[in-house]
Amino acid sequence: MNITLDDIARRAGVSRSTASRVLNNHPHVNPAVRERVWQAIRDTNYQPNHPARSLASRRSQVIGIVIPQPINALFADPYFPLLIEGIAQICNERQFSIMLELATTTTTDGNPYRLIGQRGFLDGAIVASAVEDEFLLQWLTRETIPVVVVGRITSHTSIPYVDVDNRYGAQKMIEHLLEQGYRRIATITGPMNIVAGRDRFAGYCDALTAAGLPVVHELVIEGNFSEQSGYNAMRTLLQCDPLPDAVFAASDMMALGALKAARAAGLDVPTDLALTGFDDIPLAAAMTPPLTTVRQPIGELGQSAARLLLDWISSAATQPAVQQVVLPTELIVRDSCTRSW
Amino acid sequence: MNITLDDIARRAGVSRSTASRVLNNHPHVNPAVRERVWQAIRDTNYQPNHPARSLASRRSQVIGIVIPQPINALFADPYFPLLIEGIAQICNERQFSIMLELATTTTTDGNPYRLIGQRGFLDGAIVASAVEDEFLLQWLTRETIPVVVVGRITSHTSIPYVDVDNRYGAQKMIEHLLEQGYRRIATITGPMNIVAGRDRFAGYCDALTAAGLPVVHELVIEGNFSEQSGYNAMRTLLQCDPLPDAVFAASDMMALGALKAARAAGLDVPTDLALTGFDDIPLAAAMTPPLTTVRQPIGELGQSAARLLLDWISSAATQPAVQQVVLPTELIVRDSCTRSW
DNA sequence: ATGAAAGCGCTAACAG
DNA sequence: CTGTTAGCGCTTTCAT
Repeated sequence: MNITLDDIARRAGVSRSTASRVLNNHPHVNPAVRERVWQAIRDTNYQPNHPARSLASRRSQVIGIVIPQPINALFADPYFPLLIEGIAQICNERQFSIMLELATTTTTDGNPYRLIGQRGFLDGAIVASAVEDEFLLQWLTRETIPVVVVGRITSHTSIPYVDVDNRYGAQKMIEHLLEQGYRRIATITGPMNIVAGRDRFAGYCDALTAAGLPVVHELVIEGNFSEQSGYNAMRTLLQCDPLPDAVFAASDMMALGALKAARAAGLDVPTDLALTGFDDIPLAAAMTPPLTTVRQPIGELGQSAARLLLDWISSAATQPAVQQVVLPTELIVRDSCTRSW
Repeated sequence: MNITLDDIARRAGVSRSTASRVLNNHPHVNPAVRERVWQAIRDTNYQPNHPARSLASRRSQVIGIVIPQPINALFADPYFPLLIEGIAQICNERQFSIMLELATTTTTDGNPYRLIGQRGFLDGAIVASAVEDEFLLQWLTRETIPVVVVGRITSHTSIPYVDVDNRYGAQKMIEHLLEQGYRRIATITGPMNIVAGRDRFAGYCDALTAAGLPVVHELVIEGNFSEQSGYNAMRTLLQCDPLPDAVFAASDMMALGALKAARAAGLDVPTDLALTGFDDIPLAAAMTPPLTTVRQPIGELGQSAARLLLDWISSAATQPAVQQVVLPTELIVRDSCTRSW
C-alpha cells in the first residue's frame, strides 16, 4: 500500500490534522512538531494523494487550456505553442498545473471535449482562440469555474477576455503600404467566424477608407489562417486584372502560402508584388525575403490570460478584477514590401 | 451545491451503487432501470466529480507528458508540439486526458516538476526527449505508474522507450554527401548528454569510417539543437582551413543557424558549402535553399509512445507487452547539398 | 439484478 | 497550538 498522511501522523506522534497543517504550511504549528512531521515525510518519501486533496479541499491547482481546433491542425501554426508557453510560465510560478483540452476529431454530437464538465477537476480554464463554436459558448456561460477567453468574442460580453489590437494593427500595416506608394492593395483575410479575422479586415478597411480609397470586392479573399488557404487565395488574386501591387495576408502562414503561389506564377516578391503578413511568427524573419508583418505578442497574451485567470481563482470572486486586457501590436518592417523604385 | 450521484439515485428511485453502475456502463443492470437513471442524469445535467472518482477507483484517465526543458526553450523547435500532437491523437481516441508537465525554470534543488510524485493523479506518463537528468531518471526507476520514454536512454534499460533510428539516419545522410563527392564533411552535433545527440554523431562516424575517411576533430562541434548553437558552431567551423565543403547539422534548427552564419560570412549554400539537417520540420522545406535533411516521423513517435503506454496501463501488468519501438528515418534530398559542378 | 456498507486519503470546522 | 469529528462524491466488495 501507499503511505498515507495517517502513517506520517503516527510516525511523528501527532494527529492527522496536524500533519495536514504542516503539509499545507498552515501557521500556528509548534516549530518542533513541524520539524518532526517534515522529518517523517522525508523519511518515508511520502507523496500526498492528489484526488483526495482536491476532493476534500475543492481545489485542484489545475487549469485547463481548451483549444477548439482539430488536433491535426493544431501545431501547423506556432501560435498555439507560443500561447501555451506563455500560460505555462505563469502557471509554473504559481504552482498550477496545466491540462491540455483539445477538441476530439469526431465533433459529431454532444461534447467534443473530455474535461469540460468533469466537476472538481479544473479550477479554471483558458479558451484559446475564440471560435464562435456553439457548444463551447453555451458551456462557457453555464460554467461555474472561472473561464477566460483568448481573443475577443462578441456574443457573450460577460466573459472576460484577453486580446491583441488586431484592428489597429492591420490598419497600421495598410497605412505603411500606402505610404510606400502601393495603391492596389489586396487582402487575404482570416476566417470570418473568428473575431480576429473580422477585426483585421476591419483595420484594412479603416486605412483604405481614411485614405479615400475604395474597398474593392475582388481584392478581398477569405482564408482560414492556414498556409494552404493562403496559397489558394493568392491563385485567385492572380486572376485579377490589373494585378494587385500589394497583398496583406492576415496571418504569416497565409503569407507563406501566398508567396509560394506568387513564385509559382513567376512573380517576384517584392519586385513585382509586395507581400505582408500578421503574427510575426519566427518563420517570418527567416523567410526569403524576410516578411513585413504585424507582431502580436503571443507569449504575453498567454501570460496575461493566465494572470487574469489565476488572480480570479485566488480571489474567489464571481467576477475577475479585470474584465478585459487588450495588448498592442507592432508593425515590423522587413524586405517583403520594399518598393524597388 | 452541485448535484451528486445520490441525487440521481434518489430521482431514479434506485440506490447509489446502481446509479454508479449505469454511469460506468456495467452490465447486469435492468434495461428499464438503466434508462431511468440516464433520464435523471440528462434531466439534471449531472456531471460526475472527477477527483471523487479517481479517489475511489484509483484510476484517473489522465496521463502526463513530461518535458524536461526550460519552458522558454520549449517551442522554439516544433519537435515538441508535433510530438504532443501525436500523443493527443491516441489519447483522444481512448478517452484519456493529457497533463502537460514542464520543468520549472528554477531547477535549483529537489523536484523541478509539480505532478511527478503527486499520487493518484496520473495513470501513466510519457517523458519526452530523454535527457539524462539525474532527478528524472531516479524518479523513473522509483515510480510505480507506467512510464515510457521518447528517445533511447542508455542508463536505465528496464524503462520502455520509443525512438527513431537516429544513428542509421545520420549514416545515410553522410553516405549521400559522400556520393555527391563531398569529402571534408563537418558536423554540428546535438548535446552529448542526450542519446539522440550521441547516436547521430555515431552515424556520422560510421559512414566516414566505412568510407575509409578519418573523423577530424576540428570538424566536430557540439551544439544543443537550438538555432543559436548552430549559428555559433558554424562561426567556429568558418575558422577551419581549409573550410569544410559540407556541414551536417544534427537538427534543422541548427542548420538554420548555420545557414545564417555562413551567409553572414559571405558564403553561399549550396555553391560554396553544402548544408544538411535532421528532423525535417516544416521550416526545412520552406527555407531558401530547401534543406536536405533526415525525416523523423515525430507524430508517429508520439502515437507509438501513447499506444505503448495506454496498452500497458489497461493491461495492468508490471511490464508492457512491447518494451521498445524503433521507427525508421528517411533521407529527404533537397537543394541545400546540390553540387554545382 | 440490486442495495448496504465500507472505505479511498485528505481537509476543515469546531472544540478545547 | 492540537486533536476529534465529519464529511468531500464516488466505486466496490459482499450479500441478497
